Amino acid sequence: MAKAVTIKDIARLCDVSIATVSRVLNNKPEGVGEKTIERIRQMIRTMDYQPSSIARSMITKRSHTIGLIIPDVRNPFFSELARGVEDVCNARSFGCFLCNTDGSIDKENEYIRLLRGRVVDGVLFTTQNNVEFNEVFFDFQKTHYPFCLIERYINELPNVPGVYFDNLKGAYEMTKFILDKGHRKVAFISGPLSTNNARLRRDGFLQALKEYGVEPDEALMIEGNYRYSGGYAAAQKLLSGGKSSFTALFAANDLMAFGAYKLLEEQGYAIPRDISIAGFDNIAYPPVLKPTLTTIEIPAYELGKRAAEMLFQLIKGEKLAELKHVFPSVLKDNGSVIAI
Amino acid sequence: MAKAVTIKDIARLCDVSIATVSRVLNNKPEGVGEKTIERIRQMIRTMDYQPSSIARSMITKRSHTIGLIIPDVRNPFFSELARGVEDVCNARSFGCFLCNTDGSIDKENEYIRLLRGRVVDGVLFTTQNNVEFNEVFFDFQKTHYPFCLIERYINELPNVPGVYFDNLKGAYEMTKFILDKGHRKVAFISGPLSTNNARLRRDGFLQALKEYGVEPDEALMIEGNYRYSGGYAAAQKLLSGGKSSFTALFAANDLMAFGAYKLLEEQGYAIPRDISIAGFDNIAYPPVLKPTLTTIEIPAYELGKRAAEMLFQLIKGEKLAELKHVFPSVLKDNGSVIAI
DNA sequence: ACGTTATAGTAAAACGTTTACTTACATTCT
DNA sequence: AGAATGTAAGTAAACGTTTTACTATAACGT
Repeated sequence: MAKAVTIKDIARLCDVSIATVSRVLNNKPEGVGEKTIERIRQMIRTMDYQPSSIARSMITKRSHTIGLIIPDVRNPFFSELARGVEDVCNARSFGCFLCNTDGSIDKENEYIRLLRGRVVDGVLFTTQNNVEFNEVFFDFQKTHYPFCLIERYINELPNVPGVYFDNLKGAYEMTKFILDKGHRKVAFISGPLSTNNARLRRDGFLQALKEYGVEPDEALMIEGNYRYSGGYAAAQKLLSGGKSSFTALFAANDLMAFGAYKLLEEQGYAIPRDISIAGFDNIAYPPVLKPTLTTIEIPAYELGKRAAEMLFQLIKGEKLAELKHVFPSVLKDNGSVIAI
Repeated sequence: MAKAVTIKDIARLCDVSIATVSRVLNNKPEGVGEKTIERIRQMIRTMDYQPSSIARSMITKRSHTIGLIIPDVRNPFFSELARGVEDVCNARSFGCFLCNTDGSIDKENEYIRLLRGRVVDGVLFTTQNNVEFNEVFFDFQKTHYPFCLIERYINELPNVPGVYFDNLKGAYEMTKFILDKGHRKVAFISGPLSTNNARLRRDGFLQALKEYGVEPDEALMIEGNYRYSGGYAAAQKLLSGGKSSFTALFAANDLMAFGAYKLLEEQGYAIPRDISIAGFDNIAYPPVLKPTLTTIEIPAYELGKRAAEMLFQLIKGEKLAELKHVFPSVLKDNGSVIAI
């Protein structure tokens, strides 16, 4: 590494003090002559001088950096979200630390230690379904450290900034969509009901049924695990009585819908002619299914973007117009649900 | 933000100089008494003191941070790779800046400016196919700034550290696999031949044909674009003569294979009974196809991991055992290629 | 000519560490 | 006893900025 050029070099070469250089660097040219400004600007360019943000952070206590804590970038939802966050950072010349926790509180805390030592200006937290409550949030709130949650429900701490997706309404809309097509025997594969969003999706399903005067059938409601294999197994269970007793199936996420899709086809059912199928998430897979899956789109990119924007407001010390933002659902009709 | 506790506070509270505290912090206890060490350690714990890595960087010129420059995390290949990189960073308590360039040289340079000001210890570069040559690499090499390439071919700069995947061998193996099943009429949809890896994959294909004494048929070789739609269109073209003149189809990536798969099924061909299909990349989609795609697996996670490890060697000033590492292919037989 | 004011700049402290150099004291050797 | 050595610490400079308080000069009104 060649020795970098510093503000001192520029000052010396321009025959001014470093304070003067600092002023033009920070665009506070009150008290600096026009020609001096130009001379310094020129020198900065020719020397290709880049101020050390480390030194700058030292004194300003700001690093122009945020942390993004997610379970795993490999999950399409989180990579989409991460991209939203990163785009906002980039637009503001902020750096973004990527932190994968695999949902472990220990890793989360380890990262927070790391980030805190690095004087990161703020932190964004997501989670995969529920995790136990992490008490650092108390600390953060108490010390007014800027942070924002993304689809992370903390019952212990109601008044913290966050960005959410309307799981209940999404499931409600999809169920209505299915019922509107004339279906009355609708099977439902939920997520693990220990998680907040799985409960919300189930509640949306039930709410629509109720509105249409359809009695929920316990035999048609199965708790799944949000995984492909879980959907496959759940569908197997649903068919166990022999002939299918339902005309439509709504899985609380796409992965499970795919699993169910696969099993039903294997068992000789044509989708959607014999059975309609709906999912949730809109994972962006190539359209290999025929028909492709009718599903609820989660605006992951928008969630990330919005959360980052809120975080930047907090960092700037601004008051948030709304503490929590909830994004609406978008139903994607891709043809796997048809009228009965 | 409450005022953070500094090394001075610890020193004052323990009634020693900050130098002594610094020494126990850095585990250089030569010349510090046992009881003093313990006393300081205890105080650090009770005060929950975290040294400022900013201040530390200031003097050590090391930030314990690297940059990862990729086109887009949303691409599964890159998110897989990013996770590999991040895991290595995490194990070494390094932070990792995520930078999405969308393949734009301008964005790439912008990020490099940002990272340089942040005194990042090293940088990792990937690319989506080819991009123009970025002259910062000259600079980096000249100044011995630690960096490592990932599947990025720079003809202008042959002797730079890098990690690659053996595209040629992968395509070669797959072609052999197909030929071994008895196929002699094999269609090939290549990537855009302006890119290095597309050429390598095509060369692998041709090499295997030659070895088996099969004359390449120009009519069965189509240049695609690595996209789903490109595969669909290419398959259309291949069928344009009416009845298919090939018994197997090898697409240079999975996305195009999916596209071709879809069109062929639409046209009434059964896969693999009528036509065998092979892909390349092994994108981790849920197994919605029947059969799932026989393909070549690219160890993206491993690429990232290895590249990060090489970068850390460079950062530590070690000599690399091998300047470039090439990962071998793994053929995944998922049943979409059968014996004729 | 003199005080006032605006302009253009300087000097120096501060941020929180690391580290080369120094010092105080105790122990051991001759 | 005096010198040499070892141990346990302290001192202060340095890293590259920002920022506050201050100074020198010139222009201006009266």
